[in-house]
Amino acid sequence: MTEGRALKHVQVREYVRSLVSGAAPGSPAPSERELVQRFGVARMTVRQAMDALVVEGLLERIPGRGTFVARPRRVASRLTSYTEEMQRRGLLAESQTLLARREQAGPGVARALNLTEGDAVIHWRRLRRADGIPMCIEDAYLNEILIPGFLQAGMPTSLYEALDARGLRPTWAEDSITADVATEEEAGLLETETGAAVLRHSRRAVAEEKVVEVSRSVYRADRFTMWVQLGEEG
Amino acid sequence: MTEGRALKHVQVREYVRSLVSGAAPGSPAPSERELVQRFGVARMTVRQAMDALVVEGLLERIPGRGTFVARPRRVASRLTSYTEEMQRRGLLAESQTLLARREQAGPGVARALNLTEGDAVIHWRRLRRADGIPMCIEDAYLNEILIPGFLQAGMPTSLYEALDARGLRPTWAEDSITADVATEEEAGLLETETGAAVLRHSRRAVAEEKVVEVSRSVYRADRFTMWVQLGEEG
DNA sequence: GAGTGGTCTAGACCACGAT
DNA sequence: TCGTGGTCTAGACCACTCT
Repeated sequence: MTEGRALKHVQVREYVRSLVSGAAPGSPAPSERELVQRFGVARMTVRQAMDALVVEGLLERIPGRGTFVARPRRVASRLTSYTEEMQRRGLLAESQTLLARREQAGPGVARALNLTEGDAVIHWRRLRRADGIPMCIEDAYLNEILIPGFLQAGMPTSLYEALDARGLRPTWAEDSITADVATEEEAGLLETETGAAVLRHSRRAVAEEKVVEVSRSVYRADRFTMWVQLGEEG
Repeated sequence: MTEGRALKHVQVREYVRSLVSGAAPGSPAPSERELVQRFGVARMTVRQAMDALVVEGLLERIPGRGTFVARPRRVASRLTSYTEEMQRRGLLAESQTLLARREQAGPGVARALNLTEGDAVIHWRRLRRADGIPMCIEDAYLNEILIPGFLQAGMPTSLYEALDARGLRPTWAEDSITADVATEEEAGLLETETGAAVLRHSRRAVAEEKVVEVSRSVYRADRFTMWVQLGEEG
């Protein structure tokens, strides 16, 4: 209807999607035979369309009864950047670059980035604030080969948005989280006391099968609680 | 072959699965027409079988070339229990019950468990060790209605295994993680110093759409680093 | 009994990749 | 040119639910 060129199963799929988007969970979707009539296609074609929506988690089939809008599934946390995370909390995210330069990768960073020691990496150290108050210090190390001209382009507000623009938005990450107390230097930057509780967060972020970012952050524990959703429920 | 009763697409699917299990990523799977011949079924039946394995992430189709064993996908962390987590680290998990009784839910616990204040909950406090050394103190609150006779049955070694036996294995959880310093009481139990860094971990665990467990744990930061995998990569 | 989704057949034509 | 997966047809029978 809308697209003469579109594949039939795509047409049916998008028609059903538009029908049920916004509908309450449990609402009935059109029956398969009804869609066969409406689009004048074979039932297998309709099933192909519906299968996609079922896999997506939008629809749920109940044999003998029909097809219905599925209850939204609880899913694992999406990978978010600091900027997005603060926005979600209703806080204004700001960053102050303390350091941004080309360095030779040390042994730890090289291993984490799948590079050889001495390879060029970009080291970017920022003091990050939320609503104007220090929240964390982040040291990010980036694989320079993947993002040529990054330093010259001027530092972006959001690292993940900048990576996204290069088609390297991280989609998977391995994080480690531990508790510690602030060193004197950290306490100074974070405007807190030496010995105050801090959360240390390390991340190894992957995009397109390549490790693009390795970072170490230290958060003021009095300002930051990490939230994680794990697993998946039908 | 193996099962006369089995549906044809299941037979084909399991045959292909057995063929490619253990095969290196990139190895070719049988072509669809080859399977049509072998099983004497229609091509749509073979496609149904292969579709399932593709959705599962086991196979990958490349138009014009064939179907191949997919590279293992990076997925988000599974929901694990303390016992499983320590096993994964090669440590011996032990628990010492400090308290296990029926209580009336306070406001916080009631809200977290979707109950009304004053409803019966099971409060289970344990000192957990790893290789004999204190690792954390955990206070778990369980919805008694979902697990009648739990206290009388004798406390199990693993809470999650006990829930699993009742068909209530948590599949999804909402965790919060923050850093703090140990109180005097905590330090005593954990055999560390008052003011030492600790990781506070709260969990709200869901099984079958019902909140079954709410817990608060405090880990010795010198012994415990949390690992989390986020997102998903094709 | 009427309607639903689940399974299955025996073909067909297409675009694409390899040779 | 040949083999591959992608799409599509026009039927069929089944088990199940609802009324």
